[in-house]
Amino acid sequence: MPVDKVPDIVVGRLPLYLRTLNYLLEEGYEMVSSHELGRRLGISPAQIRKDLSHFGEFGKQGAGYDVKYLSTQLKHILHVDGVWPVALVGCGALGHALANYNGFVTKGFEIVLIFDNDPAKIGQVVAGKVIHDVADMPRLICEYGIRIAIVAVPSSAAQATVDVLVRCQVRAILNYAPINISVPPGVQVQNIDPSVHLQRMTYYL
Amino acid sequence: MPVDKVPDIVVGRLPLYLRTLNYLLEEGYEMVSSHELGRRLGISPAQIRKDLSHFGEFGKQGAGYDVKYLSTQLKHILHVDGVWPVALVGCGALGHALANYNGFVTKGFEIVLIFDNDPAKIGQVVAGKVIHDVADMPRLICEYGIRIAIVAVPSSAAQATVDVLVRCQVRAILNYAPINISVPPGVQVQNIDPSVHLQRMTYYL
DNA sequence: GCCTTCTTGTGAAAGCCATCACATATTCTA
DNA sequence: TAGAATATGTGATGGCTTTCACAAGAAGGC
Repeated sequence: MPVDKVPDIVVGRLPLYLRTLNYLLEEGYEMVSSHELGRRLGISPAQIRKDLSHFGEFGKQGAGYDVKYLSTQLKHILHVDGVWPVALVGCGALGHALANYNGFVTKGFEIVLIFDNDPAKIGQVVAGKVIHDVADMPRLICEYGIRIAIVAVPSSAAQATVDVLVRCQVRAILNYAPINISVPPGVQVQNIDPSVHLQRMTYYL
Repeated sequence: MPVDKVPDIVVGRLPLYLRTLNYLLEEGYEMVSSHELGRRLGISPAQIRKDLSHFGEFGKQGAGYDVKYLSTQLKHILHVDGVWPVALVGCGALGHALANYNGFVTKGFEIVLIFDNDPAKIGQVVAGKVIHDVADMPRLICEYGIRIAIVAVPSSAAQATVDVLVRCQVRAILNYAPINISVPPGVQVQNIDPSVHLQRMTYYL
């Protein structure tokens, strides 16, 4: 039954399934069971089957899932069967690392625009891309039809940056600034703050 | 009632509360209501009150929470009222950015050891710290009494790196490698993979 | 001092999510 | 070919999480 309303928490696990399937593919697996997939992910087999059942019937009884086929299907479901052009805002140390990260393309993303507000950086080339002035964001993001942006600016500039992005029709934002940003309904946000992740673990130490 | 078994999902929100409280402090707030805190975080006031009630009664009826006091209490609960020494393994572009990130100390962490396996990098100084040979990890991590590590090595090296860390008594690992690592019970892991975060959003585009 | 307004902490209810368990189908072995 | 083993998809169950709603306490105005 393909199209009920799928819980966010289920959608959040699909990229993990996809990532593991691609590793299995590299290792030469042709079929994989929910049991094996779950073992690798630390997730119960039942949960994996239930999650996938939201989108259709991908497995074969007695055999499991065709790795290549399920990978393809998940890419389609997640809308990463093509390559999304992505804008990167903020080209400090972290921005540099992200610009040079070569893991994006195979996952369905490519950084095609880089912005910074530092006059000393504007015009420089990073990872084969020119750093543009943030003042040109509205024009360029519109021209390129960008819908996804990565924010790697200081906390103090994050909300203003996001506001501009949202006005430019960006609908998905990966936020590296350690601050809560607010966006209108319909705009997706994911936050990455290493301190938050670390503090979540120290509770148990 | 301070000491029931607190759900993981509640623990995971505490760092977000703490982060926002510290911003409120900078803005000069002395008191804050669960309503205002929730508004900033996109979380319901009831949930914040319920979460905090797992650990005690921190608020005052009619007034709200003393920002400074609640911040202090949350730091204590999360065990970040001191500064944890942290080891960073892998000093590529991402490792460099993390080593130079100045946001850790105020959150309760300090990178005191950096490792890499590249002979060309070993001995170099990054952010005031010498890069050590990964071969010296067991000795140095033991000497420094490290319990927390950040893994920023290639996927192919991640599991082996983690295995060594676990043997060295590291009990919390922030993993930037885009792969699922397995650890024994009692070892905390948090994963950061930008592609996974992005794919989680593209579903909705 | 009194009344209004505000806010917390919490039991109860509602809603969401993970697990269980099994009918069904396929594969493997001999 | 038959029987054992394997594995999916799913209704039912149980547990966990969030929200609701309110008693009780505190602050502010006059």
